[in-house]
Amino acid sequence: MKQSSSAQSRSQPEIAEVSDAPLRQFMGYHIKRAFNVIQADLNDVLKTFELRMVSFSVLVLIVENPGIRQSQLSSALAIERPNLVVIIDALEKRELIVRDRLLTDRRAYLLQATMAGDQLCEKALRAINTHENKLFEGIDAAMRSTVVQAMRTIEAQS
Amino acid sequence: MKQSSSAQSRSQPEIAEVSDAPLRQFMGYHIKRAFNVIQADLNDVLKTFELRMVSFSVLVLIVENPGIRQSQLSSALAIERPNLVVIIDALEKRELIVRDRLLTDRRAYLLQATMAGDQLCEKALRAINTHENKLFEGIDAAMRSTVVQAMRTIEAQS
DNA sequence: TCAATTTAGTTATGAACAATAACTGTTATG
DNA sequence: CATAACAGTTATTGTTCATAACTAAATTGA
Repeated sequence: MKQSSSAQSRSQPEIAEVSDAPLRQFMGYHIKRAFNVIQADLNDVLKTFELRMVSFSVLVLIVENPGIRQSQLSSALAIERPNLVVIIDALEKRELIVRDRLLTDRRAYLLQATMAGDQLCEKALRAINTHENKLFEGIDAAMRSTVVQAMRTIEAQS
Repeated sequence: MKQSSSAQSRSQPEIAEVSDAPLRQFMGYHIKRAFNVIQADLNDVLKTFELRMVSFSVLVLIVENPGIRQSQLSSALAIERPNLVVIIDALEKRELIVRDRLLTDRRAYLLQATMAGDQLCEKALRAINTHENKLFEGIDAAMRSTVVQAMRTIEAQS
């Protein structure tokens, strides 16, 4: 009783295998662990293009949505505006994108990819596709679509 | 052709709805967005217990694995040892866990939860369970088990 | 036996990332 | 026209994550 703060001082059994069973009951835990693996793989691929997850996402959205505003980008990707500025700056400095003044609202910029940005985006998309296919090769099409459906359901809960 | 860096300077069409279609092809993107929602919900629940995701995970593993070492914890949860120290310090200061010297190896500590730690862990586990059930109520049991199976497959790829 | 190496935990520190307040310039409102 | 709202920026802070270097203890092996 008294020695509860140093229980098992006689036997002191060591843990051979660490159990995370109580966390495994949570789908969120499984998702987090899987996402860690995905993210590591993704960052590895993107390093080739000198991009990180966020800057890649930003580039893709600019390529896909020519003329998008920074404020639209920040809300679409849930990046705070101030933090987006430095990302945009870096992409602009690398001449992957340009800021064009919007003539009808001189506060805003329209973002567009340059030809180089377009090409880099294309290459990165293909490379990621290849890596995702490898990473997910043990998961058949039916499962993948179930996973996507579940993720969309969760995402819609916010 | 020539004006590609300031294309559409006449019309400047605005983007009404931002499309993230090219990212939606990646399962990783769906998983990330879903996980953001899960994490926000989780942190909200854990705030009640003055815990964050990592400190909660650490507490659970100590409760489940009495006598676990810090090095085992850090590798189980992929937390760098130096960063784990401050987490352990905080839990110890709150008297949720104790550090006991391992008699046969005086370098190591055996970590154990106190009664208060045990109880807090129990409460937190129940609260999270409740919230997860709510968050995932649109996902039936079959889908959930498919998701978990897919996540484990991905996790195993590392 | 004992010097060299390894291990567990710690300290200090810096880099990367995220969040907030406050500013400039511009547009919208009443 | 004065006031408020908005887009983007700057400055700054806090949080999170990673690395190097340290202390103390245990292990290795000549």
